[in-house]
Amino acid sequence: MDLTEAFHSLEKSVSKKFISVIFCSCEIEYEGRAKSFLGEGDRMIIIKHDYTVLIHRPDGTNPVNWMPQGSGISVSMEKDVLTLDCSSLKPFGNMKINIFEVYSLTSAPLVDTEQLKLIGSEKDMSDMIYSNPLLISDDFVPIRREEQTDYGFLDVYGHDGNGNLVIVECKRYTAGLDSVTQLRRYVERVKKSKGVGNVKGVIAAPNISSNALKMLNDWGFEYRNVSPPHTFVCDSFNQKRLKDF
Amino acid sequence: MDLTEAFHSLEKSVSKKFISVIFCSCEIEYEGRAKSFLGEGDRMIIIKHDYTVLIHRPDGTNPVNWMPQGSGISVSMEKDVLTLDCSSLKPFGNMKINIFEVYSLTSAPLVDTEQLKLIGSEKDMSDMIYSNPLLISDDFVPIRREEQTDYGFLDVYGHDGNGNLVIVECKRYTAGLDSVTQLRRYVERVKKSKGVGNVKGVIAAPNISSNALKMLNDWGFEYRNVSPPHTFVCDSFNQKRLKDF
DNA sequence: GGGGAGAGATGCCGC
DNA sequence: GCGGCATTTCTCCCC
Repeated sequence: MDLTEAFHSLEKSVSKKFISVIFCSCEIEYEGRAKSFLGEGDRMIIIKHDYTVLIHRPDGTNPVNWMPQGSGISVSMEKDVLTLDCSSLKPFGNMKINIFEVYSLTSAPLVDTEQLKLIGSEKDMSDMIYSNPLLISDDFVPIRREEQTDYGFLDVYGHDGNGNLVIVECKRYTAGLDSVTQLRRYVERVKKSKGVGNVKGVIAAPNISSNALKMLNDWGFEYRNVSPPHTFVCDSFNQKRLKDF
Repeated sequence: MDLTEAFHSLEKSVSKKFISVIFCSCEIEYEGRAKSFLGEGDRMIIIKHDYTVLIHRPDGTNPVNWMPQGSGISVSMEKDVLTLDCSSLKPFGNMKINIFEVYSLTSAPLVDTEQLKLIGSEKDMSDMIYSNPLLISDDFVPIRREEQTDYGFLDVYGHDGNGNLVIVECKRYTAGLDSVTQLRRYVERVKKSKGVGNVKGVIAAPNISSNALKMLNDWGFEYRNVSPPHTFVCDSFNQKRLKDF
């Protein structure tokens, strides 16, 4: 595709706030939170309605370079190079794309007003535990969810039959060392702010790493095998149960 | 664009491992680590050489739905609906895209062999500190970088003029509560494994949150204002200096 | 706007 | 493969 033609089409589609996709050969410089350079190669450049810019390679999930929404975009042409200059203020950064050859340019005004419905987040998991306290223990009584403190944010907290405070930290995936240190910080914070010594800590997750379990035991905390709702259940407990039928 | 024509073009370009971009109206179901549904609207579907699938809305940085590389993709058509079925094993999941109208379909074999050069990562930061120990203190002597332990991974560690061990945790962005708890875990681990009491902890970052600074002080750790190399420096210290000229 | 934490996070590296 | 952790993470939510 002729570069001058691409230049004019691109100017038009960017000003019209169309979404544009350019298959091209280009090189990319970025400077902002870090600094990067990518030499010449074939890539796909996406310019969205809100001036988000994404540059994708032929492989891989993530863009190799990008600029956040609201970026200032200017298109220019000099000799045999079509240049896209992108800049953003928060976070501060600049990206310059030098395009040497355009294979194709597609643009269109897309309309999408639907909202994504999603089930199985950590929030859904803490809701489930709040409604089914037996998942934690026979005598667990939830009091609050999502409590904010200076030292952190508690997923679920309540008490047991012996009057101990119980803090539950949910993870939708395998709990690691960071999950245990997080729980520990919450337990200490509650001990300090409420002025009580008997505070129990519980990790609720579908899995826990061996090091994290060791650390959990060192700190006298407990682990409960709980999976996020409405996802596939593959833990050994349920597999065992299935075999029983 | 005619749906049947799109169906045949897509089958061909997927089998040829071309990269394909479809502007279309579609709905999307996903089930795997979570479960989601997105009703009919205009989107851009990207199928990459390695069978990565990305679905982008007209706005925003991130795809609304996606499948990782190596996904199994099958294209089918029934009545007036073109369907893309995608499945992956690790992580396990399925995604189904029902396409009702195709506005455009572009595909091409892109070639990209260049490697991204990037400066300013946390690794670059710990390298910088290792080479310039004055950034930590007058008497800091680095011994090792990137040391692996059961309880975590130390960025830089060394000792000071008084024989105290010093552990430095680098952050390329604002250090928060998690950074301080991470540092604390490392310090405790080193105290235990080396059997020594005098271990200092230092956070090196361009910024630290107020709560994190409070917690840092409570634990007797220290903060050093250090920015990752080759990035823009905008901290108040430098702004003050500039005013002095 | 700052701060804290999740995400269907992804990707990298080391054991 | 698991585990620990950074990421130009991004995004959401609350204060």
